[in-house]
Amino acid sequence: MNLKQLAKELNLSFSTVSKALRDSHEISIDTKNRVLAKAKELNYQVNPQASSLRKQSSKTIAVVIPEVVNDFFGPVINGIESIAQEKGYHVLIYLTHEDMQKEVAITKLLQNGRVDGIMISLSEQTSDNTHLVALRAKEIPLVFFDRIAEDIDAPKVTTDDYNCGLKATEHLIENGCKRIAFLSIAANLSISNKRMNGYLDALKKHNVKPDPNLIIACTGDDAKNNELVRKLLKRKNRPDGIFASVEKLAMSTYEICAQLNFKIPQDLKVICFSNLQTAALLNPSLSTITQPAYEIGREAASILFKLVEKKGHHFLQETTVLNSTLVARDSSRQNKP
Amino acid sequence: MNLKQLAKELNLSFSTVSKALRDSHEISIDTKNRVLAKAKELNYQVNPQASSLRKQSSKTIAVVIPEVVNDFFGPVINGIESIAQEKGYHVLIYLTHEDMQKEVAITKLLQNGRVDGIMISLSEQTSDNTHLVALRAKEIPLVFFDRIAEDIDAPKVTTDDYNCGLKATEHLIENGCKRIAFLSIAANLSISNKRMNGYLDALKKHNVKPDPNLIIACTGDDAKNNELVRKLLKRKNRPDGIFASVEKLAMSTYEICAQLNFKIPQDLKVICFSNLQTAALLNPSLSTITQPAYEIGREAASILFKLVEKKGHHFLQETTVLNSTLVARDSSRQNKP
DNA sequence: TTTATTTGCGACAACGTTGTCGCTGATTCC
DNA sequence: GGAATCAGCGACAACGTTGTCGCAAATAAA
Repeated sequence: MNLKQLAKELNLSFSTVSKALRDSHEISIDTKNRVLAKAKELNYQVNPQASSLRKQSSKTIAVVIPEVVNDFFGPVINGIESIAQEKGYHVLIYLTHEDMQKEVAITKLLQNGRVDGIMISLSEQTSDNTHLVALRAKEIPLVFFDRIAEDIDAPKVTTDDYNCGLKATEHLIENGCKRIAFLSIAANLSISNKRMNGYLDALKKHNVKPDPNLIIACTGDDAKNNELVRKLLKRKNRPDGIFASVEKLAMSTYEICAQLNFKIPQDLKVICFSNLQTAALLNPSLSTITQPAYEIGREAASILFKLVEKKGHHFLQETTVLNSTLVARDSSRQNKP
Repeated sequence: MNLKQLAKELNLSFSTVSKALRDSHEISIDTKNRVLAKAKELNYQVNPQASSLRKQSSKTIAVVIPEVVNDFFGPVINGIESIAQEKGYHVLIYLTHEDMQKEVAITKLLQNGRVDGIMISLSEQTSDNTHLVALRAKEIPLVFFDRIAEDIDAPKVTTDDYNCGLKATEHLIENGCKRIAFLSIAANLSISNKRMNGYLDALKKHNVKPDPNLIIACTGDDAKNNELVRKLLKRKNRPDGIFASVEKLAMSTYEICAQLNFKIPQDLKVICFSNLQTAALLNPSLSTITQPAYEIGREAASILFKLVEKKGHHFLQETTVLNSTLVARDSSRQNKP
């Protein structure tokens, strides 16, 4: 069922039908009603490829993220989807699996007009920005969120990572920790650095001399991370607090503690950036800094659609910062009942 | 940059260039190499809309699921995406949020050729199949997974729900439970019924008379579910075991137990269908029946692509059954250390 | 040499839309 | 009453591809 067939049924030219369907002022109300009725009867729907080709817009956006099995990116997608559905847009999902090569391949794929806009959160391994520069050069609306590329000229949505890094560290200090380790991830990610800077400044503020040996550079490899944490906890001068910059590192910590028979929080206090829905149900319940994931998705999508709809607008460079919240639970409390 | 411009650069007709790019035998090797070199140099990429329009295939599939923040659907998406990436397909995500009206709207949207195939897992509230019948009638390749529509003539990928319902119930019986409640979800979902049948048959097998009062019909509303569970546990003749047909009902149970100060597993043993990654870290660790989510995604996607690629093939009706695994943890163990 | 056959390329017509333009017949204006 | 305006519709040319067909020139077969 296409325009031509529909027009034949109605004894109208197909351009008239097309205009009637799009409520053009050139068409009389009677004709419009006839057309709409027939279209409904025959269940006519416009062909999206033809329409996209003609209008040079696909009504589709792409979301490029490292992972989908994740209590952060999941709600972000929900937020994005809620806005996209409102606006009648379709959402393509691309997963990098924290692999820069995949990210490069995907950004290349997206340069040909398949989508009207792109939202991206970088992979851990993304150390080089040339693919992002190339993408940006294509003038396709582009928004970064959470794991942003600071030096690319595009809108960004983040959270107050520095501040939360500071708060989390102070929280551990206030709960009696003297030697706090920071489990960092991917030195090239801005969020990791900001969180670490918060950590360092909190130490400074409380006159604790930062110990480089307590800053552990973790990787994308869970097994290796487990080893790093194990070694850390087996040192004679081991830490009494751990601030994990991402959730999975806290999970590693829980696992290793179970193996080594260390009690959290008695032997080791733990806090981490995490949106884990079950944080309160863990054993012990996990203290977290929780990011407003859903809102990040909505905010980033809103900005993207502004760019898409008013093409040529240059309110780029903007960075939107949303606030995360520290939720203290048992894993970091000094006096566990 | 399009074919015409590329052709002009090369002093060739654009049809020659097009054929060269698709490695047609009509074109000499020299010309092909020239064209490919120039295309690379100018970073030419085919316009997907034009190509789709002409070829009547979009290289895109749709995944329609209830939720994305979910340790089951997340890995399913990973599985789907891994196959799609292999095959060079793009993946559109649509969320129903367990709302039948959204499901209807989405299936309507997908009837216009935007996608070459559809994978769908039904919403809890889907009680009427007419939208699925309509979709099926459009001859768009369609595969159901997990939450399937049994009476629609299309391939389905499920797990051994009946058998696992049986095993889970027996597991509770073997661990000393005398009064086992079943928390069901959405009576219209086949998975819920199968799991319940397994439960009922396990009781029969062990000569336990099923008590209709112990079968709780839960809903999509978490607050209401909590109330149902609370009432259940406050009965004088309360159950000593709970078999939750889906994860969130187990979470409700944990919450209510904490509120009522019931100890799991001493006062109440719990097992549930769940793919929760943190199941082992919960307090107490949660016994689960874990579905092979990633494999379900891969299997369903593989079948879909077979349908897409050999259009007209009729190996429909097939139902693929993958096996879930029961992982016994502390929440259901009789003798907790 | 003449007639087939192949090789390599270009012209062209779709695919299904959208939007501009032009053309009627009717209405309004002076 | 004639000129200008306007409402309502149709023809048509894009949008960028793909694949069929035709047509030369080059090669092979007779």
